[in-house]
Amino acid sequence: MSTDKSSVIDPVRIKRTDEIVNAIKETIMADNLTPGDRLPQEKDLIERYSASKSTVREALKSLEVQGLIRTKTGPGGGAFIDSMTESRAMSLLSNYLFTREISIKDIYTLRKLLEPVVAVSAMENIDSAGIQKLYDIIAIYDHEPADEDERWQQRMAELDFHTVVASYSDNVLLVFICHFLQRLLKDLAVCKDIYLKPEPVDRCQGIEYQYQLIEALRRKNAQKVQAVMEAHMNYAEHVMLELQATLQERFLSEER
Amino acid sequence: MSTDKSSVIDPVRIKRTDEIVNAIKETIMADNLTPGDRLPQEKDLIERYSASKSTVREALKSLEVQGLIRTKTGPGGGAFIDSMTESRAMSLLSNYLFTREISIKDIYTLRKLLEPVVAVSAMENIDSAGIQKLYDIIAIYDHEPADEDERWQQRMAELDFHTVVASYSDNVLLVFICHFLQRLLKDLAVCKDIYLKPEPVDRCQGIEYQYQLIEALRRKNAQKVQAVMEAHMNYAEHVMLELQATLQERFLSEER
DNA sequence: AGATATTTGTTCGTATGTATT
DNA sequence: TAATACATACGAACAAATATC
Repeated sequence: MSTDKSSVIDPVRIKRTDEIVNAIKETIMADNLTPGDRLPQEKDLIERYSASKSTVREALKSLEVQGLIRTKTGPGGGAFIDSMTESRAMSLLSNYLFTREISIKDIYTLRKLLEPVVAVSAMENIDSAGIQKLYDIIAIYDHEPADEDERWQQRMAELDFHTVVASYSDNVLLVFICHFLQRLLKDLAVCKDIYLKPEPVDRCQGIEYQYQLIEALRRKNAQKVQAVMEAHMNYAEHVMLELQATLQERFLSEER
Repeated sequence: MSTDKSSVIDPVRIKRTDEIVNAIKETIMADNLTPGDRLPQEKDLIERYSASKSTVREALKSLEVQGLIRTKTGPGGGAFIDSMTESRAMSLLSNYLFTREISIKDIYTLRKLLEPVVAVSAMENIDSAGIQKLYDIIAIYDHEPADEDERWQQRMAELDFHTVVASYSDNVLLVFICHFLQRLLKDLAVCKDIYLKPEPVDRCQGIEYQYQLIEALRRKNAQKVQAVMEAHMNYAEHVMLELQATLQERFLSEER
């Protein structure tokens, strides 16, 4: 039993960098560090973990990418505990979904369930400033677009409408998921094709739903909020799938 | 108009490392690299971006943490395109929620909506092997636990039951979210306290729901699957909130 | 406003570890 | 076993950013 250098199991060789990452994470937990608190500076970390500058820096880079710290140069600088932005979290999650196939149907399966609920939840917190924001957004797309670029801006603003609504909910999880679904619709290649086509759709219908929704939000009528959003989502899904089918058909006929 | 060195706006100073990260990301997109494909090796990247070894390595570390590449040493080694595991994606997302407050109520608001739907979606794909897996999991907690450790294992297995069910759905997004919610319930400190207390709850009730669910899955009875899961989730939420309240009460009385 | 001190960011050369042949 | 090809780790020197005086 003298071979205690490498364990009998020894499944994975842990790299020095990752050791340091884990060690730092543990001290963050142990010392209960919160955003704004400072980590020891590079040279101290080098000493504490008796590692080289590069290794420590790679470890810090790892923590930075994970959204746990950010660094500042200059006197009083160093690594500070950070709390990840929603935007960064969504980017990282996008990397996971990047290699996987996501359909419009999948997204709307979720939106149909969640948007009505998040809207009701938002109703309890939204104020007149929030209501005004919604009107301002609608103003972006309450008229025919002059060109392709404005058409695009209008499609994005239509999604922003829901982003603002959701942001008033205090269910962090629910808000994050709704925002992420909205972002997916902005980013997905399939959707981009759809948005750019001059749609044969009655654009006013969507706006009508949104006016109704605002009214229901103002009156704190939960049933109405829920019902309007459900109808709105069903309609939006229908439009998207319809347009997608049209595009596919056109694509196939060009193939021949 | 000769000052084209720094833009008029020049909002953020982009670090060399991040430049390289972005450049590599772009080549991944442009060359349409897929998991398994190799990136140029370190020394080539050093040459291409005329950066130092450390800087390139920090860039690669960033990409690794983002789940986009993994590296291998030895001949034929280097950086390979990777596709992030679900587990890694959930870890990264946990970092986002780490600093935010998540309640059991928030989680169950989502589970009540999503678990019934994911179960119906899974119903279409689950096979007899899957059904067997579910029975095997129930066997872990269909009896009184002998000790604290077994009690804990049983609580985890109860969540695994739903993880397996969800895994048969082909809606990647929906699956991910359900799995994430299940993982949150495993990790949340509040929940850990709850699971460890010898529960005054009728444990058999949950198992009964699960047997009913399996039966409905086998018979491809969508309405039943949906209904049973809804009832199950409502019951689970009720139990959790009840136990949480009990714990809080006990905590408060100890304060005095 | 400018000089200075402090701290991270980048470079380079070298040495070590690891997997393939 | 040895040679090879690659990542991993080290450390000293220098550059850039920034707070303070």
